Amino acid sequence: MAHKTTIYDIAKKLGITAATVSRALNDHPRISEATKKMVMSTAREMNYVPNKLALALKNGKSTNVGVVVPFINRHFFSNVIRGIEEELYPKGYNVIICQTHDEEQRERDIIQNLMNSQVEGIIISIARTNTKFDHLEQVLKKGLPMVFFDRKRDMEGVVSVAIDDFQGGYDATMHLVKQGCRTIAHLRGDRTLEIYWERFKGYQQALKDSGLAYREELVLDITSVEEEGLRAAQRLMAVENPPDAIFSSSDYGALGAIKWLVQKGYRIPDDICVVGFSNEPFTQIMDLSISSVDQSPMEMGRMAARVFLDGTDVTDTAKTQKRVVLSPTLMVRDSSLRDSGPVPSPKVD
Amino acid sequence: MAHKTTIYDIAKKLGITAATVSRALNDHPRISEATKKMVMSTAREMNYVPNKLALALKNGKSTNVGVVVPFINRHFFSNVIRGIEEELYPKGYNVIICQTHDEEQRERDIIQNLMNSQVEGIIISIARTNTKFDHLEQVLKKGLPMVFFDRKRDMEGVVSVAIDDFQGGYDATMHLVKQGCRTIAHLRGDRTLEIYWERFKGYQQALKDSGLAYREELVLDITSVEEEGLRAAQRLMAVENPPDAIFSSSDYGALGAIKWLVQKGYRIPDDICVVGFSNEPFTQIMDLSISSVDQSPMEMGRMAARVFLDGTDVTDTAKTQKRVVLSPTLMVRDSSLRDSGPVPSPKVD
DNA sequence: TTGTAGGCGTTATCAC
DNA sequence: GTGATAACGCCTACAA
Repeated sequence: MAHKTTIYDIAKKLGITAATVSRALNDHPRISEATKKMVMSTAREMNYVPNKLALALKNGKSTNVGVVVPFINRHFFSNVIRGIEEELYPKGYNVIICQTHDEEQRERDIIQNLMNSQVEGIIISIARTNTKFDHLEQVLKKGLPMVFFDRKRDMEGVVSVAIDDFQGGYDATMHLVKQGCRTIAHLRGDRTLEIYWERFKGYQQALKDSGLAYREELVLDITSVEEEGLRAAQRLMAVENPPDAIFSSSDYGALGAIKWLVQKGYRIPDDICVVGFSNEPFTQIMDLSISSVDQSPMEMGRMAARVFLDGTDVTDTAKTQKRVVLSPTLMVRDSSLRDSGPVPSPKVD
Repeated sequence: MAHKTTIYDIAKKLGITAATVSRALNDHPRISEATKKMVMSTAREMNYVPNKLALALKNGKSTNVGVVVPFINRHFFSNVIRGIEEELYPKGYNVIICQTHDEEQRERDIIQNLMNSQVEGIIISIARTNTKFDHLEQVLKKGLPMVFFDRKRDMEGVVSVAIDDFQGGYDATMHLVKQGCRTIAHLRGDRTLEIYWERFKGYQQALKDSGLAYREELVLDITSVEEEGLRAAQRLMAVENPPDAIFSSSDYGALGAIKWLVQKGYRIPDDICVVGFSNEPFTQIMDLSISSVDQSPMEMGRMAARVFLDGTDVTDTAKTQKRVVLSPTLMVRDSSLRDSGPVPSPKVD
């Protein structure tokens, strides 16, 4: 694996100085066209490749940005990453991705490693298990721009990008009300996570605004898996005065619920309407397609990247806004769309 | 954003030399425990973060690996990336991801950029539109290790990792034969891509081995979208002597076909069996779950990473094997599993 | 046990 | 227009 050619090699071959070569390569104004041509062509000949590392060391800037997520292969995160990459690549940045596996220790290691790597910034959805946050404070202390998305946290000098989960919960519930549902249950996600709590609050508010009673026994805590949605549906329908609609904080929960309901002979959406959350691909593919709240993950990624770029562009002034809130979009589908008249506001695909 | 502390800063504060600090930090054997402790603690105090860039420049190694895919957010690719990341991270490598959007020019730019960035290697699934490959030759000329996965190409000194598509096509078809199907159609993917061609050849071979006739009119070319599968099914069932099974080279094709068939009143799998390819998440979620060939993308990613690691470990000797072939796994589900007796070999989930 | 000096590949600042 | 030199942060012979 031969020696990598440097500007010195080119200089030597041409009987000039490395400095001149450097200038020629960078199209410096006061370099003769002749030498420029020479340098360019021999550079190509010798398979010259500029060394970004050297440049980075010199400038103290690496042109790398760290992106940290729990798992890369989740639909939501892979789309966010795509958005980030597509926004950053044209600006000359490379994206380094890391997975925390939702483990705090791993997140700490990763942050440390990214700082070592001299990334220009960190875009992160924090791990759910986090109890302490000093590693993130560290980042700020170093003057490294940081952006949160999805799993955010209030922190001085960090902009967060997320959808309005409250709004999502509110819209979903309101939609159910408009479909004529009067007894709406909720499958709630992990209460300690802000996003789930907000969805729940949105649900409550919608009930209130509609003059519907909030009944505790209609709110069940589940994790985001089919099996739990299934059991939850079973429990709900055994309640006295059972629900005629279910708003699930996750699509998998909705899926499980629907499967159980269908199997038991309930007609959807006539007997009972169901709405999920996240707009997972499968929701629109099902024979009975599932209504769901879209989080526009790619757009979220783009936005997070833009926030980062703005932060670096700006000449250190205006601390801009503290959080960017994206609006969720309710996708109305079979599982909650009753024939009785058209639905005006929400999107139907 | 204060000045980043270097070993010089630590040295000055302690009245010693940067060299000593460096050695202390690296736990050099002949450094007094006393100074080690001193250095360590003041390093922490001063929020010292070692600069990987400087190290990289010095050693000529960046500890970064480039991963290049068409789109990050495809189920298959995001899983491969996860596999790669999880194998490489513990070894101290960072993963830089780039998307080609399946465009040749973009791939060229990316490769160039990764070489500039002094990555230690490149793991890539090449763009489908590629007509020339000199940019990839360039990589090798630089002595940079490269590994292909999925979309491979024969090239001196490059190991490729992929599943045995021929086997996948063969297994799927054979399974259909065992279900009693006698007239098996095939929805073929882009013929210019090796993977699809191989699946097709496997299909042909299985027919041959089963003594079934190969009929050209039962092979339709489609792209991997629901709509095309739908139209294909329609055309196939209009043929004289229509098929009693369809092996689709993609899950979306299978999905479209199934939807059309169901709508037209065909019973699946009784009247007609369907098998897809890729094991997309939705295939097992459907009410009528879809049989499909699993490509174990995460395993593929891990394997590609391991191949890269082996290549760097080895002291430049043994050019090991030229390609790693992973076995596909047929997931038998509702869409092709007839009641008539148990199926021995393939996996049922 | 610790200090000195040179170099990794570039570019920026002076000179000429 | 081009050459020499220093500097980015770190490591590592070679000295002491």
